[in-house]
Amino acid sequence: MCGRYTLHSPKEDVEEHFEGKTEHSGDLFEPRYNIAPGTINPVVVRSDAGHRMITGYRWGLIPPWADDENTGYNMINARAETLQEKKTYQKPFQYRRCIIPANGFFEWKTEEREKQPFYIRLLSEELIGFAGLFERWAPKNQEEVYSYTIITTEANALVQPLHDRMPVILKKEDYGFWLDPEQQDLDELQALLKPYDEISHMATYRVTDEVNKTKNDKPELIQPIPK
DNA sequence: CCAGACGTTGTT
DNA sequence: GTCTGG
DNA sequence: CCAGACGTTGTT
DNA sequence: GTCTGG
Repeated sequence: MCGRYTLHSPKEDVEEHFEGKTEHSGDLFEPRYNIAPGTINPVVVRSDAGHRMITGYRWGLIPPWADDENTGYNMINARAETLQEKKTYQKPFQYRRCIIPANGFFEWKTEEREKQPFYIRLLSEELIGFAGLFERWAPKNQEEVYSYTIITTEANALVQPLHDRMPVILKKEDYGFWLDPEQQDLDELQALLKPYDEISHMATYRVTDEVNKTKNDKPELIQPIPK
């Protein structure tokens, strides 16, 4: 799955890679080496005006019927295989698709009742975009909250030894298609939600257990350590 | 019709 | 809100 | 995802 | 054990 990731590239690099301008009040681009569910992070969406926009949403999709924001903690990931069956994700899949900028993500390998964190990124250290969905939650007398989930799929051969699921990493050439709200061919959209297949372009390695605690947030968290 | 669920992962 | 199950 | 809390009343 | 918070 994907329950922790990083985004440490400067704002300018993110805007260039995703071809969008940031429209958000507040610090979205402090370097982050330990992004956890429940926090506000950059997402790329199509604005009403039709151009790509980067804004800040909360990780963990809060469905419109939720009584409180905690419901979002159950929805930090959405399975690609069942998006069209799940009530919570049907409309978001049709109308509210987004891309989540990242530099890499963490997976915990469980072995002999021991959990070890690993980091996965591109060898080139380029930015990557996770396929995501978002939702608007606006209960009476409360301020509206926009939130997102990261779509997961089967692990590719590189990630498989660590974990059997991984986030969907979109190809750069598919960004426009995925974000286009006019695009209603669900099968064509579904076809994009495959395990990342350029495994020779990826690196994965063991990192420090310090990443377990979300209050730790520093470049050392993504440095390789000996096994 | 109304009531009740609505999610993923990992572990057992 | 919307779908499934009874 | 993992870590950490998990309760109430009354008093300061 | 289960929920909340980051």
